[in-house]
Amino acid sequence: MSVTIKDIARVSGVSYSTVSKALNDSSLVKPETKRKVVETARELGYTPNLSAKNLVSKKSRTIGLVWPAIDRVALTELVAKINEIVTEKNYFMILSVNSADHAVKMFESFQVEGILLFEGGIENQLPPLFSSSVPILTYGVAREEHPYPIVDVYHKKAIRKAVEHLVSLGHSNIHYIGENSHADKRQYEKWNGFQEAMVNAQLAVNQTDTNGLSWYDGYLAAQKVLQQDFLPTALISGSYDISIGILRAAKEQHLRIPEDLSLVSYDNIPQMASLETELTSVGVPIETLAHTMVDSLLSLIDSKDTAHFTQRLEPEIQIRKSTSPV
Amino acid sequence: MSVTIKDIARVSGVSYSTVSKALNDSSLVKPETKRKVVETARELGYTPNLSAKNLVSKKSRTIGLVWPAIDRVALTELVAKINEIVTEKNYFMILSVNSADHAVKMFESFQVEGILLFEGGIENQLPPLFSSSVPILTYGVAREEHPYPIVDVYHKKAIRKAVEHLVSLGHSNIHYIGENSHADKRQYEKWNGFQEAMVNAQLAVNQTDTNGLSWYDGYLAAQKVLQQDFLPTALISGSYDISIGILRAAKEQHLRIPEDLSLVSYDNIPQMASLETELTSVGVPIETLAHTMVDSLLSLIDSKDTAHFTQRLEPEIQIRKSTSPV
DNA sequence: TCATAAAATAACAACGTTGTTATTTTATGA
DNA sequence: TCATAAAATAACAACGTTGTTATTTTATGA
Repeated sequence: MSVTIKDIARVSGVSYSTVSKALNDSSLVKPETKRKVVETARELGYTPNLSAKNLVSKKSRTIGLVWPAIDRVALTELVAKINEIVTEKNYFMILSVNSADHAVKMFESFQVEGILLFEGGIENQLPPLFSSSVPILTYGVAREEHPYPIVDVYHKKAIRKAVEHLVSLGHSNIHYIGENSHADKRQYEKWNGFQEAMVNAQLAVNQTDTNGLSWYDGYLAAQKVLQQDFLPTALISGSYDISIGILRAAKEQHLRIPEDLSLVSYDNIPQMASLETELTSVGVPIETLAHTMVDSLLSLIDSKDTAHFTQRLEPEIQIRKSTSPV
Repeated sequence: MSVTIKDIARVSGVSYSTVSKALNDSSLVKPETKRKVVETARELGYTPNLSAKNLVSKKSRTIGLVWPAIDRVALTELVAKINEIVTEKNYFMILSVNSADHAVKMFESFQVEGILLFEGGIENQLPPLFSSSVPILTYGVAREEHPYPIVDVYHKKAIRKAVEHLVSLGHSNIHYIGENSHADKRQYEKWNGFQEAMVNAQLAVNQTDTNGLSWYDGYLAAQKVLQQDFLPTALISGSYDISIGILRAAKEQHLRIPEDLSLVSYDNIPQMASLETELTSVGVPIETLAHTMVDSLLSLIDSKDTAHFTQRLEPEIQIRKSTSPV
């Protein structure tokens, strides 16, 4: 059926083991032979059989990414970025949109060398402990009982930075719009982080639950908040998508940003700068995040070091045009 | 390292070939032995090695999906749906967000049995002719020179249905908002289909190019259109995302839908019904589309029938609450 | 020119499965 | 009880690679 190294061997008149070495650019084969073999491989349209390769080398150079929810702009960005980096490092990435356990099982059959797991799908609070020998790195929230190495973006600190920035501009009536979900630890951290930061600044805590993460959820929540008699002077939003909704709601109420209302958005992604109003945002830059995740996973793979470790990435604030003094 | 059938054989005291048969529920092995083997497999936490399986059986039961642009709500929906169906049919699906040629090469190495290719990325008008033996099915626009079997959703007819619906309601000043891209054949078909339908109805053709497919592109285009002196009485939108932008722009101009302005959106997806204003929409229902794509690809795989064929799916109109008589 | 070392190539085993063929065990019935 | 058929199990080859060991070819220098 398809071309194998044996076909190449026959055509170029060497043994298949020499073909294998030639194609892997081994120093054991004469440059001239190498050239000849590579050439006929090209002519015959050879594609290496990864199954055979994996079988013998026990290396697949493939990582799997479990993506339970394929929406949310920021996550989509992150996935694209990760894919880019992984490719750069000469690995393959395959992606599953199935539930975590289904995906992990499938990935194991594919002999992936490592798995990236995004926490916070619908079904599971804690990612189930798979009896897996493949290193799994989660993108989630650090905590005691967590079974896997985590990359945590330190949501609380990000929100704290947002609060501090607004306080430094003289704001005291600050309102948080985001999801208050116990199932999704990442959202929960932001929600809680806001409370802590406000209490710490000795300010009243006001927050509204969006009951979801789409821009429309943000829009509805913002409508409610902005129709109150006593308006906040600043908002903090739980995500890019939610901010989009807030922007629309504000526009409808003829509130100018930042003149009438300051806004700090969670999610440090480039898109923040290309909105109608460029948004001040907090969070770990998506580039940093993607690089850390890939690098950590690859070193987990190399070292076979299963030791449970937690990495907390430092969030940054990007001051743009949506915040101003009261 | 990981558990193989030889380990199971050793523990359960039978030969590994018997283990293989037992795990595949072959009638050649005694029920009792089967039970025993399956049990120890479970105990040892056996995961079959797909690489080995693929190598010997030359079947991977895996299809690859090339997804050049990971945005657009409707496409995201489609991918999720396809994944669901594929899983149902006991296949695996792997996904690549790389460019078509990179992805196809990778998929071939993975020994996928078929590839689904979404046309209309940035780089390529015509999907390149890969010298591939793997069946490739594209989701795109039917045309002469196309090298692969196509599933075409008959965009022109969909837009025509939208026009006819609006005309039947007495509208004559109808404006199309969508992308006019020669690179993306799908968008191009809609754009052109509108012209044809309007000429056919002997009405003036008015359309605005969004220069993009995000909701924000739609928003900006709609703003322009709705700030003219002489407003259209109805709009047709090129996609779900664009419609979202139109809705926002209309709200800002205090135009009520459908009282002041009727709107028909392309993309027949469930989300249309869960918007603030439930949108009348045209297009092939996403369920139909996903089923057709998967079924066609699987039959391509089975029959090894490389014959070039084109399938045009019948678009439907779903009348909801965004259209009314003038 | 010919032994010897070095370089190049070939042969072989192995990875974890499946499917076919060979062997062993069990059931059958006179 | 024992030949024979049927059922169950075991042995083996193969898939397409890689890495190790064995063999062949080429280069070296007295």
